[in-house]
Amino acid sequence: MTIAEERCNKDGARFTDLRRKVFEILLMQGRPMGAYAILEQLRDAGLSSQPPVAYRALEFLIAHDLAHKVERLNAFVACVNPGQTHAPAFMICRLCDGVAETHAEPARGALGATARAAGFQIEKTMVEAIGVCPSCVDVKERPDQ
Amino acid sequence: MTIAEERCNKDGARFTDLRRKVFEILLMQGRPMGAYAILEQLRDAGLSSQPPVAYRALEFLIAHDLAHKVERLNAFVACVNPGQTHAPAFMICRLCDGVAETHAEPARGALGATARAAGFQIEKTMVEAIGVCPSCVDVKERPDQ
DNA sequence: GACAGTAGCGCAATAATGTAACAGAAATCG
DNA sequence: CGATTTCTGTTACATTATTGCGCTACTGTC
Repeated sequence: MTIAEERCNKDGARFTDLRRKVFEILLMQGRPMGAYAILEQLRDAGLSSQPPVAYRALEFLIAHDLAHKVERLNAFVACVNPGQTHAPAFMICRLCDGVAETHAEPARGALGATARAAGFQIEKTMVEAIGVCPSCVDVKERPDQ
Repeated sequence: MTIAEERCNKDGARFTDLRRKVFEILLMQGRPMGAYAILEQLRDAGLSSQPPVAYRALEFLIAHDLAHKVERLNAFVACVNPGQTHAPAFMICRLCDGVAETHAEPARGALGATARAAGFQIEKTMVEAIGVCPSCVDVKERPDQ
């Protein structure tokens, strides 16, 4: 994995220790993490743990398509295939808050047509599906929203 | 508009003064509003203005498809055609934060297929497109995220 | 109408998430 | 090396959201 980031690094971006560390934390977790959970890990690693530290690193990772923000959870995940600019979509389990990343381009279909008709210039789309993941199908319900 | 809510009311839901007021505020504004902006309006109207008041009313409105949450903005909008259960999609202007609601069903296409293949049961989808609205096309840029 | 049960509201406190602003360190480039 | 930019550390604060509890008001049954 670290290999892929180095490669992405080559577009003039500085993949510093701090940013690498945050990326590693996200990879290690394999699940969405809140910014403050990341800060805890940074503290444990002896690094600075003030909020801006995490948010800046995350901003960088997101800008370089190494990570994504899951808006629904206010949380962050490592991207499954880093470096490639893409339109990610997420399937979010409302029972375990697990997330699976896939790909979707709603702007290509009806939404794109609507946007063009309205004169709206789409730059980026966010798709998040809420539901129940395979591991949770036979688990007790949770009230949800 | 108030007519439509009364009708939706008939599914056993109690459309109380408070909930009506919050809905009116959203309609009046015609734009996404933060919960605390709503609370200000409530205070001006002489009603209680503690956070839970707004969040509970919003939860109700959302549950009955009278309003939606725009996750990207952590804000709330009145639904354009209340009462009908649907899969809303939003086009969010990153310059003026204005929002246009439309309709999208990503679960019908590739995303649905992926979900089925993965055994993920989609219950609800969120689609939010970020871009520039017609009124802002010739306005100075803003750094965005 | 009396009663029990439930849903809604008021309120206090606090949790969780996210930013602004500024100073110092470190890389980059002439 | 010096100038410039980028990155980091830190303080302080802003914004968004929730928990818990007790009271009120409506609903339905007898």
